Amino acid sequence: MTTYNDFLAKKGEKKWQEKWEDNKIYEVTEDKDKEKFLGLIEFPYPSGAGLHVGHPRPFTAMDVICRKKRMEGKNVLYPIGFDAFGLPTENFAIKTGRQPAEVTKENIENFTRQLKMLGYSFDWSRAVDTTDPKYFKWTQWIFLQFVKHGLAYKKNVPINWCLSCKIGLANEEIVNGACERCGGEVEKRNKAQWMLSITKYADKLLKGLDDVDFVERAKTQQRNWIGKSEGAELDFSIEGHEEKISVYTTRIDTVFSGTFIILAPEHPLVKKITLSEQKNEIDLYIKKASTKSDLERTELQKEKTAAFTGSYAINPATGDRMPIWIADFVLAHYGTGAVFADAHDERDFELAKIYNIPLKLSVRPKDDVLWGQVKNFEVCYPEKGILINSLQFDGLSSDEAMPKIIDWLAEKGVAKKQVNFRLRDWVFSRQRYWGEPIPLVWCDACNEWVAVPDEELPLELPKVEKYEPTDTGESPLAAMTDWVNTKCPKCGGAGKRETDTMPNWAGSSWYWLRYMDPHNDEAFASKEALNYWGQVDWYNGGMEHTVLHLLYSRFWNQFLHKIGEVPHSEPYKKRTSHGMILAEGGEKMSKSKGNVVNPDDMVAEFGADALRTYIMFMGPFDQDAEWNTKGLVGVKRFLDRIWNLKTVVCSEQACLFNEKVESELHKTIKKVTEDIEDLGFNTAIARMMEFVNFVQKNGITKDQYEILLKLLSPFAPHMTEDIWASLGYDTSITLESWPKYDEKFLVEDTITLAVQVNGKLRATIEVAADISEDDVKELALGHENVLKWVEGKDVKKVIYVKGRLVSVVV
RNA sequence: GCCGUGGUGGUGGAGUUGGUAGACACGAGGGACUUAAAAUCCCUUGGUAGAAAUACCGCGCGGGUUCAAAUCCCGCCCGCGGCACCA
Repeated sequence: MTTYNDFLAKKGEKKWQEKWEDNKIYEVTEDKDKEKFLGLIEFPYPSGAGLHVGHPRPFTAMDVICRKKRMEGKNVLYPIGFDAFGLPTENFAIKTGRQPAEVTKENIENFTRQLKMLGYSFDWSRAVDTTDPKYFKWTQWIFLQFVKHGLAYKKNVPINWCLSCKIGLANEEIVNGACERCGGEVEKRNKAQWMLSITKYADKLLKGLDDVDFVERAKTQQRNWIGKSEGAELDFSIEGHEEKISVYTTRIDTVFSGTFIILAPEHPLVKKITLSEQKNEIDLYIKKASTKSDLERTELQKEKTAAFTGSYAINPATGDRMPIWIADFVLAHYGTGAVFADAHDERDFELAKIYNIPLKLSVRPKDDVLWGQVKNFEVCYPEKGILINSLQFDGLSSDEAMPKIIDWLAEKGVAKKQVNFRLRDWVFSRQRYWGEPIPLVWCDACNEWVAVPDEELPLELPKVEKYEPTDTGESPLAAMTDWVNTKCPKCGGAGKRETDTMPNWAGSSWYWLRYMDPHNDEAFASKEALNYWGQVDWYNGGMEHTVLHLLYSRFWNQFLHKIGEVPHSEPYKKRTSHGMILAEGGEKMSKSKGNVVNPDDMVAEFGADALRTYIMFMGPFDQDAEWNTKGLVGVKRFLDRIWNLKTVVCSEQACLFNEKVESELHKTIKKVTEDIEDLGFNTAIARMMEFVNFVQKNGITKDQYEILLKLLSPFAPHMTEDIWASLGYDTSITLESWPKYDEKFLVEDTITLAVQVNGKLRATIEVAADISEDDVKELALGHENVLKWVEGKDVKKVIYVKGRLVSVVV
């Protein structure tokens, strides 16, 4: 008799993987007779380090779901691919002088080997690679659609610049405000960059959330990120200048207390209105601000700093002169980059105290004690309240007053209602090599950016000698003059290619569409394929992607829908997310910490099935889980026991049918079926363990064993397949149908009830399931343990919660 | 700081339309088998007291609502994810 260990030692898992591949059982076509199911995971970035034990968590979970859906008769597409452009590969190339494309190819091969080792039911014939010109041809094509529809534009945007390395840095490459490689100083520099107008889709992206089944926190995060707010835009005239300062506010009820103005250091009017005697101070302040991140600038705890421009504005509500200051906590890209400042904002309040700027009040709290402190400027009162010092608006609540004040100021021609979004347009340029080239040519004669014609796509990356960005801030492509200098596709005159590349978000913003028809040369996918596969039925991914990637890809899909290229506005019907797998000790796994657990080692020691099942058993799927190899041992024992049951059911003295076992089995079918849908993999497995424990004492028949195997097969596909074959079947267990439970085995004859006296558990009683309320109460009150607590006291109330407990109050 | 999320035995966790806290697993202790070890199987295992029955305590901390709170409300503390050029 072969043991489970023999099976593993003889590479039994690999044998089945090869058989599945030969028989193409996971490859799918657009079968119109079957209901489709498209399960999506976030495709991995193929790093040089290979797969680590965190990757298999979402992959296995979706594999379990897809295997179950397949057994339920759906036409399941479970696709895989690689999101392979990106900084780490480029930095590796810079360090070693190797070509990023070559490194990427190796990494993808390694990832592919590892993923196949884990036995996922991917349709490998549809695998995509974002760095493949056949793929990014369409990334470029979609970008050109944005250009053609006026949703791409160039704008000066600050980039991080390392003064000593003389290259632009990603935010991640800045550690504590200094360059990660050399530790040198970093400053902000302006550079013209391609932008995508995602803000034009802000409302659509917000509304679309109402129609999809995303975990609630993902919706909340997206809504907060888009950050729609309704307020007013208000103009302030400047003494001695024609220009006006436009300010956005959601608290127009505080306009009567506005005593000063604060501009972002980058505000375009700063230079113009700064008086010469203030110039040095202002210039110094701007320089300092340019080295700080938004995070540092807006941190509430840090002491506020500011500088005075020397100019004054006029408050249109009160006529007061308002000194104009600059402060770095005001961000240029939010609202209008300017605020009116008053005593009802904590940051303004604090700043006014530091610089002795006069303050006024226009809102009072209802609480008199608090008002006493507010009145004396001891504390800031930023909440809404009742208006004071506000002319005809005195006595109104903030909410009543706001629309009235806007109307009043609008009549004066200085204010209007304004909807604002926190969402900003998307900086789409990178001064890097390893990304999709932006297929645009600048033509002096035409005086515009001209799109590379569709028939010339893909515009491939030229091979370069050096992958470092140039010290002018241009991408390495700028040094390739042969490549840069080209003909204008429109007029045929001299043109220069755009040398920036796309961010690595680009390839992942539409990849699920390519899975539907990955080899199409005529379109990113055929209409037939797009219509058949439609929306992604279930998309699972990391929490770290619930804002950016999810929003960007929804944006691309909505845009493609609007221009008639895809059938649905929303790409994903359902979105769930998983927690990270942390190293032992609760730290993040990383190469630098040397705490990475490699799945290769785990599969070699325990087998893919045990690894898969353990990863699903570790803990709640949507929460972080700490790796513990010892836990794998327990799961391996569980699989061993199931393997060994084979000898029991196949022996001469096979067990007789036992109604109790059958009842436990049907409870297990119900639990596993429901838990998989709710991502409760850990409890599904725990239930199967309970069942196996039960069976060890009470026996199991061959039919019952086969059902158990089917329930386990999504988690441990190799082992169950092998047992299935040895039971005499010559077709895959994958093609069997998912077990159904029968309600009649779920009903219990007797139930156990808890009896509480004054909220404390004092006894349990065994009663018939259909017992009447009166009988229950009588039984409960008659129980000796209950009598002990009730004797000599008044029974005030007896509560019976059906099927649960009896609560006696004395 | 802002947005989101979590905190339950020695450990991972189960249990949340309020209703028997600790399922399942790891670890630990004891036993069987073995010349021995490994593997396997059986028993015990939240804390304190007790031979036991049982009692008291116990879900980050402090309050509150309720016959009843891990679950609901208020106020804190701590961890994790995101914050727009990591993917």
